[in-house]
Amino acid sequence: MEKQYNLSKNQKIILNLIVKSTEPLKAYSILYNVQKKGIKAPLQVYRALDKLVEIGKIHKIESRNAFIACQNSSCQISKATAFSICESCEKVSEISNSKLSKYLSNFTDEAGMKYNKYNLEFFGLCKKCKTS
Amino acid sequence: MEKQYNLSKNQKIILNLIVKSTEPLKAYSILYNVQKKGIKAPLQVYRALDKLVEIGKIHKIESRNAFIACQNSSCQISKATAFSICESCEKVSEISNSKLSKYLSNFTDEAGMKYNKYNLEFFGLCKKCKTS
DNA sequence: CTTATAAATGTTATATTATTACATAATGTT
DNA sequence: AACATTATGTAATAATATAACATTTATAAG
Ligand SMILES: [Zn+2]
Ligand SMILES: [Zn+2]
Ligand SMILES: [Zn+2]
Ligand SMILES: [Zn+2]
Repeated sequence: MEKQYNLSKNQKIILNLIVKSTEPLKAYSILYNVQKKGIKAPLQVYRALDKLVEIGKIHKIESRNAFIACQNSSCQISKATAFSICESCEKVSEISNSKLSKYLSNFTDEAGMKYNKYNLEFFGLCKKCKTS
Repeated sequence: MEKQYNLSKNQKIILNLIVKSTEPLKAYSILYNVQKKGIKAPLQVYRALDKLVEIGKIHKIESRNAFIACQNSSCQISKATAFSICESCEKVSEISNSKLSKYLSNFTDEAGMKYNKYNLEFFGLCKKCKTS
């Protein structure tokens, strides 16, 4: 586990929940699960999520409106994210592939424009779902 | 303009609106704009959007919950999409780059898994916003 | 240690996005 | 015509996310 010195109380609570989860968590599911810890309102959850996304501790899976812990220790600020999503069981993994990230970070479009950030979501069937 | 033979009334109305738009449209903005044409309920919009996405006429910009017309005539079924999004003015363009799409369509992860679908969103500043 | 500033919290209300459920109508196929 | 498939209409509700405002806690200077 990494240091969390600068995280606030709510941020720690919510990060811990997300880190422990084996699947992406949705905001209101998080809310439900931290109510016993005193977090009562959606906004408290969304604020913590915003901050955690900003510092790269978690990522938002846009196509699912859900959040997972960063599985890539080097991904301090989440400007370059790639995920594998199983369309059957909804398992999500973060892809850490340096060739891919280099390729995308250096990508220049037809107009010569470069980008400072990207998010890539791959969809398919995971091993389990493919063989069953 | 392409053929629309198989599109239903609502689907045509909504596709036409999206095609004419210079920016991605949100579902409730679409609803507001087609109420004069007799479409009254969110569900009518969402159903048309679902179908149009399914057949590749439009794409959903996941990070914006908005929809744009496919700008790539060869993109019949939208399994491989890439977009450029300006973080300042929110201008969105579809990227049609055969090298990029080949690279991503052939991508195999560490575990040897291949994917049948992907969505990529690049973020940055468009030309206009960079120089102003 | 006090003052200033920024960051985080608590709380209520509300806005925005999307789906469930059920009845009906239009379209395509045999 | 009979059947299956797709689309529509309508009402209600679920799920996701933000606005506004008052207060508290943490950090950084002076
Ligand atoms: Zn990461
Ligand atoms: Zn699976
Ligand atoms: Zn397209
Ligand atoms: Zn711009």
